[in-house]
Amino acid sequence: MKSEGAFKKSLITGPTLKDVARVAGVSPATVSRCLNTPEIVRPALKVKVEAAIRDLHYVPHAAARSLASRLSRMIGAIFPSLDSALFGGALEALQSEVAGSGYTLVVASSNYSVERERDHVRNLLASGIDALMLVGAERPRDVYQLIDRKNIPCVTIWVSRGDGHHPCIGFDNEAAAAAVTRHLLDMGHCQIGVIIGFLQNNDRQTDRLAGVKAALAERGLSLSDNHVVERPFGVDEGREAFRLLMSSDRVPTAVICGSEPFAYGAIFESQTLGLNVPQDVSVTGFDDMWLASQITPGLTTVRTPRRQMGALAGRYLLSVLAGKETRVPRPLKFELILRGSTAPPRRDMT
Amino acid sequence: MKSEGAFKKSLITGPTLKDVARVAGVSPATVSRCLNTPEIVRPALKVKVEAAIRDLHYVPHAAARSLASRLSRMIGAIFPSLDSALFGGALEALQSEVAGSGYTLVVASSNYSVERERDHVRNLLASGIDALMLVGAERPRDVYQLIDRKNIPCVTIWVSRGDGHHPCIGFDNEAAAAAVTRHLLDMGHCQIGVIIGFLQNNDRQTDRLAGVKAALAERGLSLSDNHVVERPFGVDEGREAFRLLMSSDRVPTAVICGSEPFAYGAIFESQTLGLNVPQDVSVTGFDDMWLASQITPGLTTVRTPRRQMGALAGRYLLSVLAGKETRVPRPLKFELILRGSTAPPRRDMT
DNA sequence: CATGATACTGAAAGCGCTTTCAATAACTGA
DNA sequence: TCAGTTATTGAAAGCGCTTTCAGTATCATG
Repeated sequence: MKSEGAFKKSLITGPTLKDVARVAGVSPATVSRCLNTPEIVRPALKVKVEAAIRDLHYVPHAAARSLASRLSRMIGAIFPSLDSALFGGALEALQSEVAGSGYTLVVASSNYSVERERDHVRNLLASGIDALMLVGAERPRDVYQLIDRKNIPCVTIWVSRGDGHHPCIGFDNEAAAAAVTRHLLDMGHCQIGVIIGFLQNNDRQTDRLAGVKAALAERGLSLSDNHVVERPFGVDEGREAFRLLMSSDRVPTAVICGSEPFAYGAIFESQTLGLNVPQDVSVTGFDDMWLASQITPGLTTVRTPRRQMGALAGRYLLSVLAGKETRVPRPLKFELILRGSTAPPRRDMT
Repeated sequence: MKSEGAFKKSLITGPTLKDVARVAGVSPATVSRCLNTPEIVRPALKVKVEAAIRDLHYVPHAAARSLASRLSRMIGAIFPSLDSALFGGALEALQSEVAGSGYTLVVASSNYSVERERDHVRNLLASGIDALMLVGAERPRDVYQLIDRKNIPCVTIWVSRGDGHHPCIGFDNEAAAAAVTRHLLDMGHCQIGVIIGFLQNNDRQTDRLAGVKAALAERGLSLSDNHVVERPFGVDEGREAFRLLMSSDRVPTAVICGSEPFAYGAIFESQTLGLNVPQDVSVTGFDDMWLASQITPGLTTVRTPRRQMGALAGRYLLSVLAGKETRVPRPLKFELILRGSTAPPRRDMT
């Protein structure tokens, strides 16, 4: 910490790379190399530079680096929502993965709105992100065009069929829903109700509904329109949808929920209605969030690899950014978790 | 699905401000002014420039802007956790507030670890954030020094007493806990157990415990050590802590939880133990998350202004960044929500 | 109509870093 | 020992934008 005049500008901005170079007695280029490719700097110099960096509390100026190197070292991620716990694990995992590697994670939430998502994509691209993560693969073509024009790696999660152009890291929503449905069919249910989120622009929900229909079709069954209730995500919406289903002309003996809050709502509402789960009606969830195992009865549901998707998406993007040949992992496994909320239908109802 | 390291240096950089200037027939300076201070550009020119921007699909280069203007237009936020729903609402609100104003939100999660928080602060500062939001005010002095050295606005949320140097936007945790405690005392409880999160480096939990003790002290009561169980946050931890409390020598007639998952755990565990809430034991939560009103019995708890804290923190920081004289709002209101999980103690236990 | 004030505009100098490119230093084998 | 390599280093040219500064056009006055 010598000559004061040297930092007259630095008093506000902090020391620059040039200052470090002067203190260490080397050229700015060498300092830069110590930061970026330390292996090509002679150890003797490296030590001096590192000492100078420490002494000066030097912190590289990210914007300047970014401008000079054409790399922002930022990765963007847009989630449909941040205030349910649904995507929290994935976000947390993604963030750990990314933070460990000198990249910075920029997060946005689209509130399940295509328009807001598009805005965020635009903003993130403008702020120079080097890579992008999105949830789900189905979205207007122009959003993908924005991304492609920038030519940055982009990965979609939560689905296993991508849009054909961008890699995806997720599980097979259709197969998972089909597995749940088969479980119910195997128990003898044949009147099945479905509570599902809005299908438009949501391939996860769309695929899940398709999975239910496919499994039913395998047994020659089908889903009547009034047994499918489409609602915004939420527990109260689940309650209301459940009430609706239980008052339809052919009362279902089992209710499949495309999202777990619906299932919680259904189970809570069954108590209000004086119905017994699973004796009077079976209920299934989707995701196996923490409440599923705590609630009474325990919720039969599908455990989805939420953290894993976040972690792998991060690892994938970092790997591509590092210039490594990278392949997307095959679809991730889900797991059918059987608990007390499902049972064979009562005799008199079959 | 191309990878092959093509992204390493794909210089399809898009049009620059210079290009826009050429197309519009003006100088680069004018284009820049159209972007930053449009009010000082003659309308005739502005129209030409805007047309050129549209035609070329011009997107300003954030890093270059940032380098030249010394403003990154990024705001950092570090939450203790992202995978519970606790901070989700605040994050969501903060993010909306920030996104609407041309700023970008950079999010990190510290996992309730001081060290991880320090690392993130360092990283965020290095990436040039213009402002910072933190949860809680209590942290090692050196972390604040890092921030102050950069001289950027920094706000803490979730608490009402700051560290004295940085503004805080939150509610009075101590008063809230005291309110809960008084509610129980008023009902006649005098053996009270507490399940609380780790106190070290967590002023929210510390204040809440202090609030309980203060309210007890008002009535000349005190909390015996074995009636305070300190655990990591979580439902299962709540179950275990509850079991412990209910097997202590003087069984509490009411259990105050410093975090809502503890309370859920307590209520679930009471069912396992064959205890009746609230007849055998009252339970209170803290936060009023969605499950509090759905569970049976409904959870008596404190409703905390979570989204509001996020929104106000965002608004505050933006306002300071805009150079406006800004005052921090006074402590926010919490609300005691009475539901079925609390009742007077049974006669034979008083 | 001259005059100073006012409103815009463009030229040019960086912002702090990376990255050629040429130069030097340090080796190698003959 | 010397040419031929190879490993390091420093000088200098930007990266794309903002911003000062000086200049020109416009305008309201006397």
